[in-house]
Formats: sequence, C-alpha cells, structure tokens
Amino acid sequence: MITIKEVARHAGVSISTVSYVLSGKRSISEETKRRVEQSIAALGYHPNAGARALASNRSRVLGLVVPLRSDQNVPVVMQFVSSIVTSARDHDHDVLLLTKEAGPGEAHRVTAGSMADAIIVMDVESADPRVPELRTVDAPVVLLGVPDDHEGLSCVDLDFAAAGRRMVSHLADLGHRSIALIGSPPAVYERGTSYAARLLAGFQQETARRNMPVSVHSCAPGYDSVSACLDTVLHQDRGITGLVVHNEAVLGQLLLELRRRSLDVPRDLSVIALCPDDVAQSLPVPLTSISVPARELGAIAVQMVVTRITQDHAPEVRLLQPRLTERGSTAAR
Amino acid sequence: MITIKEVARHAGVSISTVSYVLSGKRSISEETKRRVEQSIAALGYHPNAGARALASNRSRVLGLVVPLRSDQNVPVVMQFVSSIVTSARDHDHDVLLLTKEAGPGEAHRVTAGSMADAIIVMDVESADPRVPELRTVDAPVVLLGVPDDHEGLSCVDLDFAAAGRRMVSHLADLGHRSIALIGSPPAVYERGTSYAARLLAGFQQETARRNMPVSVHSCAPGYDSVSACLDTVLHQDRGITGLVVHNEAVLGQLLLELRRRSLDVPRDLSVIALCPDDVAQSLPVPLTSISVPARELGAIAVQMVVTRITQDHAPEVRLLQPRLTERGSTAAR
DNA sequence: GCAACGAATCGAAGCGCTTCGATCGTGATT
DNA sequence: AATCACGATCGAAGCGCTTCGATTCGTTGC
Repeated sequence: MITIKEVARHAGVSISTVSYVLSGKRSISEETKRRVEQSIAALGYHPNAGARALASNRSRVLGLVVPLRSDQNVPVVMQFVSSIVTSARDHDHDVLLLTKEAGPGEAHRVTAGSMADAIIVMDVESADPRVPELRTVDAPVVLLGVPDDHEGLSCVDLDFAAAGRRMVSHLADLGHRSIALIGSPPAVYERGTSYAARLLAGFQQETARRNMPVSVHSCAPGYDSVSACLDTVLHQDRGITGLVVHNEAVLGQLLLELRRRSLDVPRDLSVIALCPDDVAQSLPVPLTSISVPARELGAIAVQMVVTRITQDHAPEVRLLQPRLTERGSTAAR
Repeated sequence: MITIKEVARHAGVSISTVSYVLSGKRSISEETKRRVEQSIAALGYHPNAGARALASNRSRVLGLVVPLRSDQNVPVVMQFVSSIVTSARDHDHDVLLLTKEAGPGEAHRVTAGSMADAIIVMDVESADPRVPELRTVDAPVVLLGVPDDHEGLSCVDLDFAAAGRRMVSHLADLGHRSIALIGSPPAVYERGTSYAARLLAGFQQETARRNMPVSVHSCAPGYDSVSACLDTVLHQDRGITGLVVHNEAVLGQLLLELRRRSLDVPRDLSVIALCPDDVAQSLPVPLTSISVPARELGAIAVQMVVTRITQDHAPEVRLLQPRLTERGSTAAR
C-alpha cells in the first residue's frame, strides 16, 4: 500500500506538505504542488479513507436509506438513487446503502460509528415511524418526502398540492367543467403516503375554488380493476370530459381500455397525468404530464445535506414547483 | 463521542480488554465480558469505523457496482441489491454504492483507498469492458453474470443455457413439436448481454437434440411491436403450439394480444417464460415459469466475496440450476 | 515444593492521516 | 536598520482502534 509518507519521500517534501497539497488548506508553491502531484500520479497513491476519516473526523460518506420493497415505483426510485450517487460524487462523497427494512437504528449506527457524515432518507410517508428516531440522529438528515410532523427536519419534495391544482387548472382553462381524479391504489392511501394525500388536497382545493364537480377514484393495478374503475368513472358521473391520473402503474392499461371502448384521447376525453417523463412519452398516446423531477430532487437533497455537514443551517422544507409538459393528450372543449 | 477509552474506564478494565470482548479474539472471563457489555450498552458506544479500519486494515464494506440506467429490469435489479445488502449485513458488512456509469476506476479507487474490502459487480455482459480492469483490482471481486472471458474472476449466475433447455424439454415432454422463442429486444442482443445469448444457445441445443423445428424472434417492447412480432410468429410458422418467452417487458402485452386474437392459453397455445416469480403470478394468465433467483444469487455473491476477503480461494464460476414452477399456462397436446 | 502452563488482563506501539504551532526567508514598512 | 507580515514548509501530536508481547496468578504435574 502506498502511503502519504512514500509520496512525501518521493517528492522530497514533508508529509504535511503532501497533505496540504491534497486539501488545499494552506498555500503551497506552484513548484512544490507540481512535484507532489507528479509523485502521486507516479506512485498511484490513494489516500486511506479510514485514516483520513479518523484524523479529520469526516468520512465523506452519505448514508442513503432506500425503500427496497419491490414497489410499483421502482424506476423512479432508481432515478433518485442514481442522481443522489452522482451528486454525491460531485461533492466528493460516496454513498452507503441502508435499507428501510433493516429498520431504524441503522441511521444511528452509521452516524454514531462515523461511517457516514449525514443521512438521506427516501420515500418518507405522512406518519413515518422513522421520523422520531431520525430527529435524534446526531448528523444532518434530509428527507425526500414531507411527513406530517417535520418539525426540526429538512425535507425536499415536489409540491404535490401545487401539482394537483395545476392539473385541474390546465383542464379547466381548456374549458373542462367536469373532471375526475384517478388516484393511487388504495394501499398507497392506507399507507399514508404523504404525496398522494397532498396531490388529492390540491386537486380538491382547485376544483372547489372553481366550483367544479369532482369525482375521485382510487384504482388498484391489474387489467380488470382498471376496467372496473373506468366503468365507475364514466357511468357514475356522466359528462366527465377530463381525467387527472396519479397512478403510473395503471396508465398503460387505462389507455388501452379507453381505446377498446373507442374513446379517443383527447377528442372524447382529455387525460393528464403525474408520472415520469419517459413514461408519459412512451405510452400509446403520449400524455401531457407533470413529471416527478427525481434528478433535481436528488441533487438538491445532496446539496442540502452536504452543506449541513460543515455549516449550521436551520431545518428547511423545499418544495419544487411542478412543471407541466404538453404532449397533446388534452384538448379544448 | 463515546470512545473505547470511556467504555474501558466505565467498566474498570483496560482498552485492550474492551477490544477483545468486542472481537472475541482472546479469552475473557464471563464476569468481565458482562461488565464490559453493560458499559457499552449504558454509554451507547459505537466503535469508530475509521479507527477500526485503520488499525485492522479492513473496512467491513463491500463495494457494489450497480447499473443505474433505467432499464426494463429495474425490479430485478432492486431484488439483487436488496438481497446483497441484507446478506452483507448478515456478514457484518455494509454496502457502498458505485454506479456503472461513474466508470471503471471506481472499483479501483475504493479498494485502493481501503473504502471497501471487496467488490461485487452486477449486470456483467459478454464482452464487458470493465472486465480487464476488474482483474487488476487488488481485492476480491465477484461478478453477477458471466463474461465470455472470465479467466481469473469469480462469477455467479443462473445457468441460462440449462434454463433454455429446460423450457424446451418441458414443452416437448407435453407433446409440443413446434415451438418458438420470443427473445429479448434486439438491443439486448446487440449489447452482448451474455445471459440472453446463453439462453438462446440452450434453447437451440435442446430443440436440435430433439429434432424440433425452431423459430426465434427478438421482440422490442411496445404495443405495436409485440403485435407485429406475434403476427410473424403465428403466420410464418403455422403449427406453433408453444411459446418460450425470455422478455419480461413484453409478457403483459403479449398475453393481452393473444386474448384479443381469441387464442386461449394454454388451450390454443402453451406459454412458458423466464421471469421473476411475482411477474409470472400477477399476469392475467399466471405463467409457468423459470424464475431468476435474485435473492439466492445475491446471497451467494456476498458469501463468496466475504470468504475471499480473509482466505485465499481460487476463482470459481457458480451457475445456479433453474427451477421451474408450473402455473397452468402449459398443457399437453 | 517448584517448574511449567494456560487463562485473563494490561500497556504500548503502531495504522495513515490531518492540523496546529513553529520556523525560516523575503519583501515591504517604518 | 529594525520591524512586521506573510508565504512556504516542517515536525509532532493526536484521532480511536487493533494487536503483539509481557505480566500476573491460580493450577497441574512430578
């Protein structure tokens, strides 16, 4: 193993000088810096992470709590993870994988043992049982998702309420007067997933403000359940001309089912969804949608948490404003 | 921060005694052990990972190279990751996330810097460009997937050739004489994904052995492409009575399309697939299938790599034998 | 009764790094 | 000419742990 000592000898300087070249915390002459860097390259030196962590009291590692249940939303989870790892590397940090299943205490274990300098928690729910414990973690914590009681914790998320309002406005501005929300599967609401509830709230708020009749439906995935749900929507409320869909898993089946009923999108029915852009694009009918900006959210979470490792910062909730992309699945009426 | 020193004082013993209680590397009297353990619990002591790594020259971390492109197979990737993290924890290790995209050199960086003691690489392809570099990594490496040239490297995978043969036998034993393989999207073959090629080889080998006519089709995902593919299969080769499908993404659409054409499974056509069990179960027609045993593969990979951290072991290729589960989508003819 | 032994424990020497003075020129300021 | 400030560098003191002798003491064997 090549150590800093050998680099120092090779470059003809002291150990501390090499360290300062690496960290840039003191000024070093150009000449010396060059020599040291050459030695580092020549010897193929990699600083020992353990020694560095021990001496500096910083591991340069972020703990990431990932939901590893095989959920509907796996691709989105992946996007988050990917963006977090990339951003972390940009900030010169690595990412340690913690599973939600492994239970709480994990966040505590890795921070208390200085394996990680901070924690990012994905997929946080309204009444997330992990929240109380996370408050006691003695390291910066950032949540992806906003629990009901987020006192003292930093959170990042899409503004789902705004997204709900925005989708209603979009349809209303096109002249639709009667619209329905096809929401997430019942299980999602029961789990108390905060984003589902917040979107619903935004949806109801905006429809109320505009005096529009509403109908809201929870829809489980599966070929038959979608069809049944559509029956209810279309028969229970005649005159529905617009569909707001917050349920990725069901989009494909929904569109096929509409086609089967000879209902044209957007001629007979306008459809707008909240889903990842690539999903919206690759459906049989490309959908006008609001996307979950996973990459941005991940990058922000990393940036927030890394900032808080070195500097004190008040807890903060950041809600990204929704962005709507038109793809022709909604039309004026 | 609570250190071993404080635990030692609290328990009235020396630092080394505490260390030996923790590691069990020397005998300690029951009485002392108990006192130390009580002190650890009372103080909430967590050993400092950096110090431990520095002194013992082992980080107790596994580097995991994950493909983070948003692929078809994301749920399977998740299953692997989940099982690897769980198994790693069972072996008292943590998992550091490395992305395939971040390029090679990452495996080298983390092992050279003693951030990780070993590397597991997921989603290895036939002519994987990372393989040569991985050979030079000075730490145990285990690949999930078998590259063409795996000289000197340990690999774990499903025996896809056996799976191909097995699916053919299953249909043949039921009396089917003319069957077709609906394979992965062209992109997968072009990428040289080794498992696709190996399954195809097994399929061809067994059909040849049994003198069965074969027809092989690559099928891209997408509602129209599936339909077109089915046209080719059913018209080009009349008399096809069995379908072997190695293409998760397409299964749902395929079954719907068959239903649309009033072809009953298994009455008119037997279908057998290679896909995760939960997919096979939740399709409109539950499919007889061979599953990718992600959990087992992950656990084996971890076990292999952890073993090799402390002991020398020759490189080894382990191929798991396929297991077939009947779900009634194949029938005698 | 004494050497020999093993179990239980301790002290101290690192592991490779960061960081805090301290030192030494050199040029600018008085 | 004496002083000061500053840039560049070095030496040494840890960071918290593991591990290798060394030490102590109660047993055992002869």
